[in-house]
Amino acid sequence: MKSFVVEKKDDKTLARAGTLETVHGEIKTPVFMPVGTQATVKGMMPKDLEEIGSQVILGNTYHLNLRPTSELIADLGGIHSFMNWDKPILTDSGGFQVFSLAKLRKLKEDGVSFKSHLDGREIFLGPRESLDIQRNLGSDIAMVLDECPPGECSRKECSEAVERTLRWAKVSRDYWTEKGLDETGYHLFGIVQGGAYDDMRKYCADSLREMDFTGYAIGGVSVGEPETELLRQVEITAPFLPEDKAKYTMGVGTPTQLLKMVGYGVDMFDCVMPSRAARHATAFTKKGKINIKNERFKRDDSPVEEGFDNYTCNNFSKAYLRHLFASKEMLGPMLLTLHNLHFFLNLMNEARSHILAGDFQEWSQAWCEEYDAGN
RNA sequence: GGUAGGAUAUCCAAGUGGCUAAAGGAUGCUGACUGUAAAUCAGCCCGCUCCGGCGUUCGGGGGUUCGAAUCCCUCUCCUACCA
Repeated sequence: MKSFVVEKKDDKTLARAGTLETVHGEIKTPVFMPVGTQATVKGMMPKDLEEIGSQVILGNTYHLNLRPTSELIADLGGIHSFMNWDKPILTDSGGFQVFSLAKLRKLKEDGVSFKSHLDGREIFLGPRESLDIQRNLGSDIAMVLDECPPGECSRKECSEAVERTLRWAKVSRDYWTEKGLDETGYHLFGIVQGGAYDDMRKYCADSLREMDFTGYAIGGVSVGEPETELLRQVEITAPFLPEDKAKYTMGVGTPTQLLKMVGYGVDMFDCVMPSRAARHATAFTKKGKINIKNERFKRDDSPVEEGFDNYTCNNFSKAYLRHLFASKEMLGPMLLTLHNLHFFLNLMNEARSHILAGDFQEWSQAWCEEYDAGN
């Protein structure tokens, strides 16, 4: 049984429409996955996530193991029932925290030791530990522990990160089999590192392919490099990955970046941008992003996006949202998170429709032009 | 009528001779946010500005001093207590 099926390939670009099968249901790609680090997509109720069309959400190994711990979640029946989300969940391995919590961790041969950002206690996370945690959680798609180096790292540093990532990938892959998890429907994705060094990206991708993962991620992007470089790295890396497996760019991006990456053949994306930006009063629209707190919206009785079918746009004006943010009312971030996530989810749905209809390239170019014109 | 305290920028509020266009908040305006240590962070917020500065401020008026938001006199208004 194939876990990932490419339904249609675009003629003019590398875009594809596909289906990824998981234990908790199918995921239609291209797909945007809202980030729910601590077993909650901040400000969103699961029923709202469903209503706006979320097919799969993220959780995080590092955070959930610190609190409430993966053992507790396992005892309570797993993350799906714990957080009342019965669709697929992808968990990150803690690899990104190697980058984002660089000041609090020590890299070792067989893993990373973190000084907990909550209470300072030492926590060791190796590839096996990370997988144990992700299995305790009951994640549908587990990610291998990787080392995500910063954007401006030297060739030597980058090479070390790639080698370590590959060692850990091998340990993870073997452990997966050892645990009897092949052919269970649960996924284990490998992660390509290599920074700005194309040959290392290729070497890393080739090595991972030999290990035979059920999906492949492009990691180590949006870690300080300029946007053009980010896109270039994804563009050159995606073709190194097997065509019959899901391709996932981790942690990006903006609406236009998403469309470009779909054109490079990437199927899956996650990013905190729509949810975080929403909490900080930024709303995404077809004509670019806007700051809902701007004075120009004071008397604006139109919705964030005219004709957009979601609870926020169907019922509330920009003037009201502006008031909520000005008053620091929690409903503001909630309503805007719902809209922004819907915007990103909908964008990927539209991309899928246009791939299936055969006019993806024309449509996505026009879409980006309209969006960029407003920024 | 008496006594005491007070009046600082849009608001609250520090400052009691030069380092003060004046701390700190708040409000207001603007910007950032990319596998979430982020409901966070940054800038501007007296006027003008070619952003390097220039000009006018600390209830009103007068004075002391090289120099005053800061000291003295006086007036106005607030607050508390006493008659």
